[in-house]
Amino acid sequence: MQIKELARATGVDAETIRYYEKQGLLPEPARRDNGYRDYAPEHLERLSFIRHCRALDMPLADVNRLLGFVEEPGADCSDVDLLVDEQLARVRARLKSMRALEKQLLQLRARCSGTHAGHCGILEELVSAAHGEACACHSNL
Amino acid sequence: MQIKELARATGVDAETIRYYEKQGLLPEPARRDNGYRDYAPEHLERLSFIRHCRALDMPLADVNRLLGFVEEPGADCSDVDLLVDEQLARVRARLKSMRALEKQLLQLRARCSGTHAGHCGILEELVSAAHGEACACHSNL
DNA sequence: GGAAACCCTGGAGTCGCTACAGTGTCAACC
DNA sequence: GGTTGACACTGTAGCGACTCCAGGGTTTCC
Repeated sequence: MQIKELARATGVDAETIRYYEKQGLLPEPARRDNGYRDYAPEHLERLSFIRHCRALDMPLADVNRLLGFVEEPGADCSDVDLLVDEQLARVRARLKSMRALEKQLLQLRARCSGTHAGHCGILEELVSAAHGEACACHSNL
Repeated sequence: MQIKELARATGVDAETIRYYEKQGLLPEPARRDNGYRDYAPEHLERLSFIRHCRALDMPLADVNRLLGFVEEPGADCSDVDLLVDEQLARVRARLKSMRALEKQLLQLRARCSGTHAGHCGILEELVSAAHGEACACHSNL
């Protein structure tokens, strides 16, 4: 299987596949006489696993650790739980701040009068923050 | 005002302040005889503005454009609205995918039996994704 | 006079790709 | 045999927004 075929099969860019190899996430495949990479079904499976974890926004370092557990089925997998929990915590923390962010932006946008008659409510709001005055954003952070 | 004082006053790391200067967001301050940066109140104000925008997760390029509008109060500020709207759209798109992510991680974690008796539900779920089987994650993406 | 705490510059590292530049290979068509 | 086009390879640089470090100078306090 050439790199382009693996790329098509998984939806992963060929450059990204080479990148994963360089990072030690994908084992080096066999090479043909012309030096082209020749992938086996195991590579497809492993790459799918990696992409699945990446779809869950896990850092590559964590994916690598998970791959270690996959290789060693007998090992204690309480670390796997921990890893997933940590990822969940990261996602939730980010969610929380994103929700606050959305609220702030909405309030900021509401400051725009729509007329732009000589002043801009949004800019005024942003500048007032620089003066340390109470503003919609800081009151919510 | 030395850089450390400005850092303390704004809660911004001194290295970050120098970085903003290098990026053209903060004007170069005066220098003392010993070469130390000497900040004026305008720097404090401008830096607060930058941080406020950054707290709204705006890219530095957008912050720079906003600073341009602040400098030029008479200018048409419909671009400011647009900029805020774009930021809001970015935040909302990200929120949506983060919510899906949280759901997937919760489902994944629920696969753990807690006993770890010879198998790991989480790993099985992740590996099954590599086989293209139906999984909690892909069914929701 | 010596140590701690600050300042400077320039460059490298982070993360997960992405995009080259420059070169080689292969299959198909004329 | 020549040419085109699509693919492959390596190595390096770029993104954004910092963060950290090395290697030096300065100030302040005891």
